[in-house]
Amino acid sequence: MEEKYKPKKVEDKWQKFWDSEDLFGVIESPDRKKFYCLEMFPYPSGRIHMGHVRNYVIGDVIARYKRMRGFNVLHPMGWDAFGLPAENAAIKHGLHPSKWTRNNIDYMRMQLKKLGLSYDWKRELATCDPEYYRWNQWLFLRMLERGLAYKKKSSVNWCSSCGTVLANEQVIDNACWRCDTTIVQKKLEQWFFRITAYAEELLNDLHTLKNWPERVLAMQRNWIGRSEGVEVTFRIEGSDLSVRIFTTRQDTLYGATFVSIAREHPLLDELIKDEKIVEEIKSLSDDPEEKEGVFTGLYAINPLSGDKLPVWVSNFVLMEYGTGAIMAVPAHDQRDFEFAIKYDLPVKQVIFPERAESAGGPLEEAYEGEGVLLNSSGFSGLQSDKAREEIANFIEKENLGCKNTNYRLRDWGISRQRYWGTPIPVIYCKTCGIVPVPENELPVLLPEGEQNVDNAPLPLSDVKSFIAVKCYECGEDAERETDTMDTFVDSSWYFIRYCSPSFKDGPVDSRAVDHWMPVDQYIGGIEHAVLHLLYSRFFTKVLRDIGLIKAGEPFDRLLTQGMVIKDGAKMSKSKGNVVDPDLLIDTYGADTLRIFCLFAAPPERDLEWSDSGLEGAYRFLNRLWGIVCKNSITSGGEIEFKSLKKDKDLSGLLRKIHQTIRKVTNSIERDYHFNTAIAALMELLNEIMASKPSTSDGKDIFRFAINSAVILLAPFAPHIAEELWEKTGNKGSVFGAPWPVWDEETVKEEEIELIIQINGKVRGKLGITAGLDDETISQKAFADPKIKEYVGDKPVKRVVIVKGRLVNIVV
RNA sequence: GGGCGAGUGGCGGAAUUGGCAGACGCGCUGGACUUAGGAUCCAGUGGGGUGACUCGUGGAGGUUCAAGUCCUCUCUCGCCCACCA
Repeated sequence: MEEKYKPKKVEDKWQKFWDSEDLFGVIESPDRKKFYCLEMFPYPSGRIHMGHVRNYVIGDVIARYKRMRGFNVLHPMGWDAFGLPAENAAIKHGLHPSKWTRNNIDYMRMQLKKLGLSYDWKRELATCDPEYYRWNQWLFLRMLERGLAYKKKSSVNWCSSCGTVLANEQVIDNACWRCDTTIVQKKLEQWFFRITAYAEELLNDLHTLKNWPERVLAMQRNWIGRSEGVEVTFRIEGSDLSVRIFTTRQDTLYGATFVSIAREHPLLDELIKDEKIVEEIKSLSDDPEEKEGVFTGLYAINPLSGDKLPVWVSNFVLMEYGTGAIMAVPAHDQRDFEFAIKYDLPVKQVIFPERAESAGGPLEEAYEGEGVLLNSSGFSGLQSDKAREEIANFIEKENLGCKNTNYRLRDWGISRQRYWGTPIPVIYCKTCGIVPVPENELPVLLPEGEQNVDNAPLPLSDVKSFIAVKCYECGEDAERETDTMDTFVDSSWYFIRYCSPSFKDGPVDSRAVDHWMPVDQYIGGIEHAVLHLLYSRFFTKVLRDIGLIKAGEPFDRLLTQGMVIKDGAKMSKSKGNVVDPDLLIDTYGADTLRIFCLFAAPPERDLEWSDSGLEGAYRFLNRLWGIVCKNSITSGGEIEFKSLKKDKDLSGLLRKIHQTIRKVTNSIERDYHFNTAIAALMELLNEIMASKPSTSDGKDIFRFAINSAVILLAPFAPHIAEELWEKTGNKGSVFGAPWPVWDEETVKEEEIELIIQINGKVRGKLGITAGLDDETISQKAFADPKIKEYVGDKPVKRVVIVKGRLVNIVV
């Protein structure tokens, strides 16, 4: 009696089996090669979505494959559990963020298990767990000691809807990355991590990340934004003060016609006493589109040319970058050009494109390219690149300034005025100032339970019992810091914690960490190209410098998977185009869902959802199931390739098996293109179904084909593979079976078909046995009646023979 | 404005890196079985032509015996960064 494929039954059975055998639990093992496979952990929002499914299935295939290849595979999972949505949900559902988060974790863990993911669940962690976030605090204190954590008052990004400050990386198009509310600037005193101290290393080490996608590297390079140039001091006329400017275009120094400084520039406090000008500066537009300026009445002296330049305050000069002051060269900088036109300031051209020196006439726009210097005293006639070098040297020699490098990267603001996060472990004492919480007082626990009438958890600044504390140094009344940490702090080192998730004496057990780190394969969405991936690199370097770990880079190989798309748009609740994985697993099974996600597109590309594509995946598994049951291949177990005799009828199938082994293995090893691996398995199945074994040797080959297909399928559709493995009389888990090896000789076709081209166009085919010499092949080609006709009596210029592929006759 | 990608049938996508373009799947067409088919199986399926053939990888050139693949120019789309001096 043929048994129908019932995915639910099969999947329940094998998930229980894996659990009870603890098949994916792992410990350090010195005699096996390790492989650390990691997917970005999810925020416990409530339910798994298709993006998660795709991400985790890709990771699972890699983890299972590597395990089958004999690696000791670490494959953990956890929860990025702090964050604002929990607070919003609390208001909506009347649940405490902690309760809401825990409920979600429980539900989502169950969902992940239903997908059959091969995690070592004993390593599970949640960042909202005090045993996790205490080490956030511990690390913060270490960074504080080293001056890598500090507090400063500055202009920060404020999202009024979220009620908190955001880091620069979390502002997209001047709006909040979570809720899209327009950001306003606020002057606040906030905690920062000095990521800029690592700017140079973060940039340089990008070169070592050979297995990262080029565009992620480019985005990080861009974000760090290194520029080399010079700082030059301009004396203020009639004063002993001066203004220092930064430029990368010192070759245009002689073209400077005015100086622009930022609104917050300290020089203004010193020298501007005229209330009217002060007022005008205050009323400058904040709109970055509109360039506005105010003349200060001051003049600065260009130390090279001696020119007297008016000093303007401009709304587009940033105090935070460089020196907060620039020399303006309208002829060679478009922004300065527009400003000069608007305020009728002079334009002085000093760089001329080659062979166009006497272009003459007023400029239409700034010329920002390279060229030859003119009107530049002793530097005239030089190429701009050469001039940059010589002028920089001259400036240093004459003590007018110095070479300098600036970065776009700013320090990472980590203070959040929110409840659901890691409390920052410092207190404020009237006499002792900022006092770090001593190590033995950690963790500073997040108080539970205090909510306002709307069920909104109170920010810590409103929780009196939390704030009140005795100073750790003088014992007097003091107050706790009430800001919590950015949740990106939590996720910047969780992959390190996984190595020793329950270690009590520190954030990491160095022995375990040095064994597992770095992560060999990291998989996640491109949206973290700068945010999480930059912060994690920073943290890894800090932990290394603290002496906790050896690795200097966290992720050796990075795969950024594409989005899941439906009807041309990313799946989202607001667009109403979401597909719920739960429902699909119940009707088709996890294996079908997995196969579809892997087959429909290569991992790095976007995946267009298709209901009928899913059906196709289901059919494929059903056909495989059917052929095993129909042929009642229920005994015999594993078959050794060596024991197989060639059967005339099925030599084609035998060859196909080996070709499939090669194709599947190479597809995974080369670039994780699982779509082509599965396509190859489908081809093999098609050929199995077309085979009619009659002899006993043929039946062996047939069974070998099915056995191989089942093993090769296992990383992709693990449950059905286990079931069929068992059904075909094998003992134990299919994941204990060795990965099959192909035999080069068997892969080769005995009879090959050469194509015959005339002048590069296909004109005929030639069936020959493999391994014939060129001379014979050529003779055979010319003997072909059709070819004879084509060639006729035209003179043959050349015959190109490509082994095993074609003959090209040029006439 | 700068950076990074990508353009292949009706659709998702293949093509051992210069060697039969369209593997595999979806969809579609016809057939079988069926009370029925949105199940299953069989056959077909890039365009044009009865045909031999011919045209085809965004477009235009080029290199080559041979180009989706390499070079030059160009168009379109997507993503990222953007007064960073």
